[in-house]
Amino acid sequence: MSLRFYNTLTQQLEEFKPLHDNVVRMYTCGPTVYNYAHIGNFRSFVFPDILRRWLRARGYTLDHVMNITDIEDKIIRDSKAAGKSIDEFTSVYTTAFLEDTATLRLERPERIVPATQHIPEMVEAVQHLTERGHTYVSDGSVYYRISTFPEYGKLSHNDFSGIRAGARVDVDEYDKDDARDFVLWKAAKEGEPAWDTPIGKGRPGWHIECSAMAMKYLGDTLDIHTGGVDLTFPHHENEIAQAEGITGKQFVRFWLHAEHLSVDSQKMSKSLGNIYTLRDLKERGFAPEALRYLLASVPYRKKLNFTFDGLKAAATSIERLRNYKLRMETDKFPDGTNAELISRTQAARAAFDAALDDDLNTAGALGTVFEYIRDTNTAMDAGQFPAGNVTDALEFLDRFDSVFDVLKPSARIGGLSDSEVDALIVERTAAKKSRNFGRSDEIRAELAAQGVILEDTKEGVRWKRS
RNA sequence: GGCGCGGUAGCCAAGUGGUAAGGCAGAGGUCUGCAAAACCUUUAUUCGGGGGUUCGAUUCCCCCCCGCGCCUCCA
Repeated sequence: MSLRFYNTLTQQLEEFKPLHDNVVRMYTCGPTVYNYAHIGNFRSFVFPDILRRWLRARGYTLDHVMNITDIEDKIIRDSKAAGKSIDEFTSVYTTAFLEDTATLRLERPERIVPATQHIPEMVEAVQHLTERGHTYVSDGSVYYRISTFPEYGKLSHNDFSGIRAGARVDVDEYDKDDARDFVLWKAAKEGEPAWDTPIGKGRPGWHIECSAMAMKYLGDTLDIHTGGVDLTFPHHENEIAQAEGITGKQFVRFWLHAEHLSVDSQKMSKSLGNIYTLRDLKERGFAPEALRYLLASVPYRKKLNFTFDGLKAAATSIERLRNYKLRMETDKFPDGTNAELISRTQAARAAFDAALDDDLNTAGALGTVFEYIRDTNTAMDAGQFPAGNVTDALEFLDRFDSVFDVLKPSARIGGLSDSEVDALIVERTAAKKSRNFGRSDEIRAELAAQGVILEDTKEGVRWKRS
C-alpha cells in the first residue's frame, strides 16, 4: 500500500506524492512567542516531526518551513506589561522554544522564519491582493474583502453565504464591511510598534505572515501544510484566501491537522491550572522522552487526554524497549541463523511500515514493534534466537527509533562515570560470591540512587542508566 | 444553530463485513540468594443504546444518548 494522508480539504484519505521530484515542500504554523510553549503546543509539533521522519524513511527530501510569530497583539500587550521591547521579550521565548523542541528531539525544519524579518514580503502580498481587487481600506487599515473570494470556506467546510454584508457585525473595534473580512495590515496605533511602508505605517495582520513566508520559500503551491485543528478556521482558511487570491493557483495540496490535547479530560486553561510546560514535567522527574513517546503514540488525528498516569505508562513502555535493545546487544546467543525468525522480522517491518503509511498510524506501528519484541524475547528465553539474527532485529529496532526516537536516554547532569559504576559492580560481585548479600544489596541500592539499575543475568551483571 | 471529531477491557489504544492488536496497571506462576529483566497463564462472549441490511456487523445504513473541538484569540 502507498503512503496516504487524511486531507482536511477533501475530507478524505489520499495517496501522497510530492508535486515536484522527490522534494516535499511543507509548512508548519509555528509558535507565537509570548510565553513558554505547553505540552499541547508540543503535540502539534511532535506530529510534523513524525511526519518528517516518515517522509524521509520513504525516500523523500524535505523542504520544510516553520514560522515564528514574533509580532502580534498578545506579544505587544505582554511585552508592554513586562516593560521590555518586543525583541527583548520575544527572544526569551523563541530561545526557550528552540531549546524545548531540541529536548523533545524534534528535528529542525530546514528553515525557521521570524515574521518580523519578512515585513517587505507581507507588504508586497497585500499590494498584490489590492491589485487584484481583494482589499479595501478602513481607518487606515487594509482588509481582505471576502466576497471577492467565492471559495472561502472550502477548507473548514463552512457555508458563509448566510452571513453577508449588511448583517449586523459585532461591535468590533475595527470597521469591517462583512463579518468574514479580516485585517491584512493594521494601521499604526500610539505606543505600538509599526513599520513605515508603501501601504501605510502599521504592522501585519496575523494571517498574512504565513501566506507570505510560505510562498516566498516554497513557491505558489505547497505539498503539505500542518497545524493544530483550531487553526483550520479562520487562520488556514484565510491563508488560502490570501495565497490563492494572489496566484489563482492551489495554495496547498494536503492540509494536515493535529488534534488537540486535553488534560484530565479538560481543556487546558489558566483558571484550571492545568497548563504544563516541558519544564514543569522535567521538574516532576519525567524524562523528555516519556512525553515525546506519549505525544507520538496516539495517532495525530485523535484527541489525546494527558494524565500523569499516562506519562508514567509511556516511561515504562520506553523501559521495555530499551531493555530489549540492551539484551540484544549484551546477551550471548548460540551460533547460526534462524530463517524463520528472519521472515518474522521482515513481516514485522512490513507491518510497521504499512501502519505509518496509513496516515501515520503510530499506535498500530507500536503494536507491531511490541509484538515482535515479545516473540523474539520468547525465542531468546528458549535459546532459539541465534547470533545470526541479532543484526536483523537491531535494524528493525533502528527503523522504529528513526521515527519515534526514544531509545537513547537523555543526558543526566552529574552522576557516576562508567568506570565508577564498573568498580562498584566488581565489588558487589565479590560480595555476592562470598554470600555477603547485605553488602551486595547495599551497593545495588547505592547505584539505584544514582540512577543506575543492575540486572543479574547468566552472562553476568548488566547495567543501565534509568 | 452550522461544521467537525470521538464513545472498544481499570487506564491508553489498533482494527476489520467472518467472529476483538499492542502498551500500562492488576492477579497467579517460572526464573533468581533476594531483586531486576524476560516469559507463561489470567483480565472485553464483547466493541455507547436501539433498529435495519446481511448467512454473518464492533466494522455498512437509520435514529437516539453521551463527551469534545471550531464557528472571536488559541497548537
